[in-house]
Amino acid sequence: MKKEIKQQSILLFEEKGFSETSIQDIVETLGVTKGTFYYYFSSKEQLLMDIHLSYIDDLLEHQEKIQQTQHSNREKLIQLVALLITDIANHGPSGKVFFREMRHLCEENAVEVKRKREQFRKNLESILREGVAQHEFRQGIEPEIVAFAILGITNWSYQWFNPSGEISAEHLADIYSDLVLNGIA
Amino acid sequence: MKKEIKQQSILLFEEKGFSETSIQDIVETLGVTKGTFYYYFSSKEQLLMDIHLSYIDDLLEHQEKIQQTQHSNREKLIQLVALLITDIANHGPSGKVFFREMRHLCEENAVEVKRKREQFRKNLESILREGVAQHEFRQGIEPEIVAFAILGITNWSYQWFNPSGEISAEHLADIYSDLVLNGIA
Amino acid sequence: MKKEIKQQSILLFEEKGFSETSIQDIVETLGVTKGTFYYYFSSKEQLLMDIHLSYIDDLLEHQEKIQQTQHSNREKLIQLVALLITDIANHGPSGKVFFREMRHLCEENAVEVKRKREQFRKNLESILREGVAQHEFRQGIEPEIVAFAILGITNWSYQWFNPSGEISAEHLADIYSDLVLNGIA
Amino acid sequence: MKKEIKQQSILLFEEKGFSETSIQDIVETLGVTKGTFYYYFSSKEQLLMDIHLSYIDDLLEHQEKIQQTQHSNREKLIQLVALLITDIANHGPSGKVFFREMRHLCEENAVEVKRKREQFRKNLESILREGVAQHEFRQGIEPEIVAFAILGITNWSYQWFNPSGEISAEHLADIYSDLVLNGIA
DNA sequence: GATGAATGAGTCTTCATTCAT
DNA sequence: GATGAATGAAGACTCATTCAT
Repeated sequence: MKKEIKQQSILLFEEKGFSETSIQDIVETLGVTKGTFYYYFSSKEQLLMDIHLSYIDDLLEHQEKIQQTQHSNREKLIQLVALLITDIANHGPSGKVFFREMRHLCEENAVEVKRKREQFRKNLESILREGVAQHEFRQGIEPEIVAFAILGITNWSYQWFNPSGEISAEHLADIYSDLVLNGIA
Repeated sequence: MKKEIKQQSILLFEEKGFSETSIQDIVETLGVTKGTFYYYFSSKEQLLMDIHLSYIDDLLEHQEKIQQTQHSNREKLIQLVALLITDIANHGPSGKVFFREMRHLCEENAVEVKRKREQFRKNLESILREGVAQHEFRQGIEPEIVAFAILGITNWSYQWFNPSGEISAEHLADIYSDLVLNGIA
Repeated sequence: MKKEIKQQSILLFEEKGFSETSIQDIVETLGVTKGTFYYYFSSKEQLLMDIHLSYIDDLLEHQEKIQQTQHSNREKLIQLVALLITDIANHGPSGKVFFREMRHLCEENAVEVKRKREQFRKNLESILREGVAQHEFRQGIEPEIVAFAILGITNWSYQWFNPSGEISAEHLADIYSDLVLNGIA
Repeated sequence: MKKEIKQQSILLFEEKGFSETSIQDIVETLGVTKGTFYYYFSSKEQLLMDIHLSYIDDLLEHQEKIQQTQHSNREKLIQLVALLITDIANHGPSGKVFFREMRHLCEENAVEVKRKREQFRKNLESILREGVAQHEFRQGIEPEIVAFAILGITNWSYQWFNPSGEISAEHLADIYSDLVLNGIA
């Protein structure tokens, strides 16, 4: 039941937004009552936090795996872009919720999520930095700002990219890797 | 008064979000009463629409000016990126509200705003297309997807870029133009 | 309207208790809606605080008047007992609410009310102390404890005394004055 | 277990009040679940009734013992005051709950408890009446009202008396017996 | 003896909106 | 132009209680 509530919530939060989705909305689609919701979650915010943690933890884990391989930084970057893009296909709604609704976390929780989010960015940054050191990427690029650019490109795709449309996630990932690698070559 | 209400609303919407800002909040900071609000705006949503239109219309207008010059597409692209980035410095809050709160527009208004927003994107796309035709940019790039990438890079900067920080808006615009032009060269 | 809400609330709080009286209950008997309640009071607790302050402030004011006269301490004590007893006849429900529901005030408000309540007790105590010094009352009595005894006698009457029953408030006040004065003579 | 639930409930009811204490609160402090509670008590109200009966039955029993001795009425009164005061030291929380939360009993149970409570008062009254008849106390006092005064003095001490403070329960009982006996001498 | 899942009615509170003045 | 009083619908959350296991 807990899992179902979470699943359903993600869909609704994505569709209507966190504030616009009432507990009533959530439980109604599951055919249970509000009491049931509060049996599993102590508050609406706690549910949101739960969703956030699942998402970012999963992403960090995948990132770590990529980081630990012996591949070149160029290859790692390709894989990371692919991870971010294909993630949409797999957990699309989760991602939208993640990027859009963090504001509704309480101070304490927001801090925790932000730390992890920045961890991800820092990891990406260090691939760029390493790549520059290894002369895989152009000298003089600014790793921090380029990292933001890459995240902008991939995260923005949550706003428009439809994985079941004409372009596949893999193809999009290729295009974006290409664009980025050219940009920093 | 109407202008003041709008100005104040933008700040509050940016800080707390549309749903989390009550009419009460808005009028309180201005020292007037709710009645005053409803004298100038017929609803909260209408106010949001007003904000959206000002923002996108202004952006489209600037874009048009750039488009009508005799510059190369390369140069136009540079100017467009600069427009998007420096806009943050000038109308930061407006932009955040624009990207975040569109969901709260009613169907009818949302359609109108979306049309204009897509207009902007299409214009950017045509610069790219023209540039390819003129052999200013690499053959084979996908204008539509690259346009999304550019918008991703610039729009995402709303999330992290602080115009009064170390990096100036102009510098950031340069870095990003550079990155993009290299990416599609 | 604000006054009416307060009046009605006192009656309901006395009859059913603070926690057992819902805002709904209050507004229903007045034929208005919950919104109206919150237009005048920011919370249920604030209403309770309002009631408490009216009660204790009124009592303190009367006490002060008695204290400032040139009467003997014996006479002042008689008047004070009369004040406490007749108060039931006039503001019976208020008093019950006052003694029973203070627990529902928030920390901050509770402190303020307690201070005033103790002020009243201290004033009573000083009449006793003065009376002992002036040899109006027996030497060796403990003013603090006797003060508590007097308040016990009078406050407890809120639990059983019916001013419109056989015994009048004046008569009861006489009996109690007599009892107390004999006790400390 | 049943005893533990009752014990814990008394403490919580005293601290937070009956309505403000949830079954959850009670079972949590005992490390059991709500099911357990309902295995031993059919309802929250039944638990409260249980607490009330234990308290008043115990008090009545003690009173009866005093009544059946051959002591003078004067002496009986002294012992009764001592019983009421020292009871605070021994069952303080129980007493507070008893005086404060009776309102939450259902009609039927309230009647039963009230009867016993009045029984106690009537017994006290008859000591006073007897004492007047035996010329131990002043002629003309009103036994019923004096009984209320005595109960007021002792019951009110629940509100302020701290048995582990400067004054011992025995000392307080002495002071109060003295006060009362003087008052009706 | 005891648990865990679920209920449903109720609570306080918020808020966009209306309208007579 | 602007106010103040009032509405009513909705929202998050609580809690005593039930019951199959």
